[in-house]
Amino acid sequence: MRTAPTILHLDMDAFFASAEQASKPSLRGKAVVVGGLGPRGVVATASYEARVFGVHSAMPMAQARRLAPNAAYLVPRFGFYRSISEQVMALLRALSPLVEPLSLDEAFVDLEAGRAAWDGESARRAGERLRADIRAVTGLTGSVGLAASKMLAKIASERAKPDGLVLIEPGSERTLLGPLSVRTLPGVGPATGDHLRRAGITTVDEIAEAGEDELVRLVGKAHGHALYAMALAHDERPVVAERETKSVSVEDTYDVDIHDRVRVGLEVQRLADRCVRRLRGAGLSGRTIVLKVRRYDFSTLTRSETLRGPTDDPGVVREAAARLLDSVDTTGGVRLLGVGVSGLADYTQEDLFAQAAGEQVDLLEEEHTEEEDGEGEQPALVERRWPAGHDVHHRGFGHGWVQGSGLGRVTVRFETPGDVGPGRVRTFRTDDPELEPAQPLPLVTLDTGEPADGSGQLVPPPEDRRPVGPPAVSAQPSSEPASLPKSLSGRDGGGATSRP
DNA sequence: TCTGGGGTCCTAGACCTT
DNA sequence: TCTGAAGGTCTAGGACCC
Repeated sequence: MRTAPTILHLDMDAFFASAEQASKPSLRGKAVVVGGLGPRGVVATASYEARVFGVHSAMPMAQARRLAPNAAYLVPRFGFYRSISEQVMALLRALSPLVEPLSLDEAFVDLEAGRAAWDGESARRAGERLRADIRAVTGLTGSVGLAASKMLAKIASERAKPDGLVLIEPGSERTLLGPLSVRTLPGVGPATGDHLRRAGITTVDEIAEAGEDELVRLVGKAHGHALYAMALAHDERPVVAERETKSVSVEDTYDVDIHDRVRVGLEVQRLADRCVRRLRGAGLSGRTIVLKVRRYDFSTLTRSETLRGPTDDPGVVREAAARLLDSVDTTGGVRLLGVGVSGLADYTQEDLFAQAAGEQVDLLEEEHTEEEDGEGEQPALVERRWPAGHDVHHRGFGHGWVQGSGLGRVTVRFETPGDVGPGRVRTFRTDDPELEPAQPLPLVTLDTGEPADGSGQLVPPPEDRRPVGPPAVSAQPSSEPASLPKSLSGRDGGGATSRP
């Protein structure tokens, strides 16, 4: 068992919303909500200013609008967030080869494996330096938790939020965990929390007191053993750098329930094609095809079929999905459809036989022009869409972002991440030939005044950059930035500026 | 006033094989 | 040959996470 607090958990603060605020000076210090803007959308991230009004993740967007009617509502730009995430993950990998990303904005790092830390003091130094580097490279803040296990490091980063660092000293774990709610423990959600509460268990201490047998009786074998161990602060899970994908799936929730059986069938075919595209993109194939249907009353059912061998043939997946759909009653309407593939392998049996299938796949690939998250679309083709928050460029006014659109008009605020104050606002016709979609600008610019590479892929090392995000809440330590991986130190490497 | 999308893991029953 | 136990696989659903 590890005794030094050398497992680090990084959690970026209100990541999507903070990235939007850093990108759009007029939103800094304002309530920002990122999520689906349709009638059935939910909140992905709310800025800390929006949380004051009670807005939080997973809340229906309609409810968020009632609580914070004056907040800025934006659709997520996953491509943009991914490019920032890659910069952050590169900083983590500079600390240790053992980095376990959990999502775009969260990861565990085993500092000991990278010899970046060996005791509390060195871990704290590494954590503070990492936070400073993240701020210098991305202009954003992240919170760091340090402890001797993953569970405690995650709890520590929660307590560090926002923009802080918390280290849990070895030996203090039980005292710290004891009075906390059972919901603090990973794997205890609303259902298990409720179940435990009905049994009179509301704190971590009460879990430990209940004993292992009682927990197994209450929540099942695997869950019971795990919960009991965690309540005693025992968590031996290692940081795992490489995780195999177990399944690939796509799903869509429709703004209005679909009643037409033919339309349901067509949607399932379309989802099957999208799923296969994903599968192929990852170089995978799979044996089990899963159809997911959420009905008008929110009841969800799944149907699956296991094939004799793995496939990545769109025709085979389509047919299986259609067969599965035959066994589902959709009268009353469906609000969500999904198609997934599991039982994955990195080869296909049909590869040996299916030359004919190749033609079908070629057709599919021709059809595929849009990116999954909607970025990179070709708006000129049919009707130009201007999603709220997306970047645009106007020949006369320069770079800006869409504040809103409708009734044939689009309102744009012209500003860039480096601007000090809010930019000016102009309204155009949606088909204005001078207005074009644009790539997001980097959040941090070179001291030369030139924006860094517009691709957002390659950024100079921290010593070459100045943060232009929200003002610092607390002074950063004066330590030198950590050395950076090659992927981050490009751009001639010599820009001769200093960090603040 | 409702409840996204993309995953992982666990449980339990049915069914099949040994 | 019949029967029951044990174990593996498939299927469906629930819970959880970010």
